[in-house]
Amino acid sequence: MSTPTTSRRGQREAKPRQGDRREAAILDATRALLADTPFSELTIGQIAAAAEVSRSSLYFYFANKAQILLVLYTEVLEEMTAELERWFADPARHAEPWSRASIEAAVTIARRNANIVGAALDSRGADPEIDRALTTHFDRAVSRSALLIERERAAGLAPAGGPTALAIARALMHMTLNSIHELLRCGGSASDAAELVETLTVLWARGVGTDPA
Amino acid sequence: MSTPTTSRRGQREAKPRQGDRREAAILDATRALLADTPFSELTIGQIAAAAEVSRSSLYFYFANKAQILLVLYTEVLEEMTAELERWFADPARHAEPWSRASIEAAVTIARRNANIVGAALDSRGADPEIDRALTTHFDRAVSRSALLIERERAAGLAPAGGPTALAIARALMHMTLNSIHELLRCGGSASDAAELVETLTVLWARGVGTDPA
DNA sequence: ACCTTAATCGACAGTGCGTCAACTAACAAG
DNA sequence: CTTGTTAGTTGACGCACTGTCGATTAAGGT
Repeated sequence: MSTPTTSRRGQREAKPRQGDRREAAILDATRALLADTPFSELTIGQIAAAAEVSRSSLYFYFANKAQILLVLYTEVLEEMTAELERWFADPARHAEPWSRASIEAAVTIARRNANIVGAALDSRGADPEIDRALTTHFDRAVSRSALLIERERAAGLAPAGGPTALAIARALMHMTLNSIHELLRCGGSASDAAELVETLTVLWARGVGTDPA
Repeated sequence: MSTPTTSRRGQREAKPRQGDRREAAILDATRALLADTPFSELTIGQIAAAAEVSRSSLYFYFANKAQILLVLYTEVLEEMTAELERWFADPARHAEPWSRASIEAAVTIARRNANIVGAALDSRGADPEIDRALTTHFDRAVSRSALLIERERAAGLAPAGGPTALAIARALMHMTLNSIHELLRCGGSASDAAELVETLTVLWARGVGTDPA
């Protein structure tokens, strides 16, 4: 059966034990390897070797390769979410142009963790767990945006007809996520990133209807 | 080494030989299996069994699993491209709303081949060949759209400032492709599809600037 | 009848995965 | 300090799947 049983990692919870060192070493080793090998071509054996543990030991900490990436990716996702929440919580920063600040934050964080984010996005189709993590955060971002759109509509700043705020937010978020994904895959330079932020900002504003240029 | 050598399929070209039957059988078997098993969980052995050939024989026709999907997916992509080219070649159909007809065609064809398209999109990260095929067609669609956008701008129907027509087309195409991808993954109903078409149509028009609502 | 090329298959070796049972290290309680 | 418990470690094992090779048979033309 290819169903991986849960690793014993679940049990290890409370105290900061010796094994935490190892866990961190495995994570670090993976990060390092990811710098010059695509995640899909990485084997458990390689990671274990790089972290200087036996392959079996690695299974003590992680049930499989995907779980490692999941932890790595979750960190990034949380950083991103924190940034967006901060932005969302501060009305003063909601000024025009519509959402440049948050888009810029997402692009910056994604670029800083390009290998991990790229790997996660690539594994999305192959690994349900990664996909669930991504979907969860994606959906949260969508609802947040939908809320803002509705606020704009209520204030008469955006037209209320047509598709629902949620549908618009969802589609525009797809645009955002996958434009970033492409940027990462092409090793996007800083200027490419800047151009993308500009484009996305304009398209969000137009899509929401705030910018009837 | 895991580098698959090219299958002997390359050699077989001109005449309609006996083996074409088998090739078709393999393709059909894959299509059938795809109806209730995700492609990633499908093995060469299963496909061979379903097509009633030995595993080794299958390798006579296809170098690996990905090549099978590639053929299947290429058919769909070509159907889609043909439809878009037809639309693009006929100026009479370029009427408002901006691109509903072409979006609708894409959604319809994707839905009709949901299993294949879904599988291909999911494999994108894992398989460079699939990715190249997709990217090629994606890029073509982007240039086509950019051309139309420039036409609108030249006619004064769309604002010329801001991001380039290409950048806009690219971002909106990401939105379109991945919204469709999500629709397929959730087994999107006909009404979901209709709502999506509506949303995308509006967002293309707003994004291009044709609809300054 | 013959020869070339298409097609088929069984057997093989390789790779990576996840599991297991046995072993050692840490460390608390008596 | 010895004894028991839990954390951590490992090599060896079996499994599933992959891709290749060489031998063998079927087609189809001349």
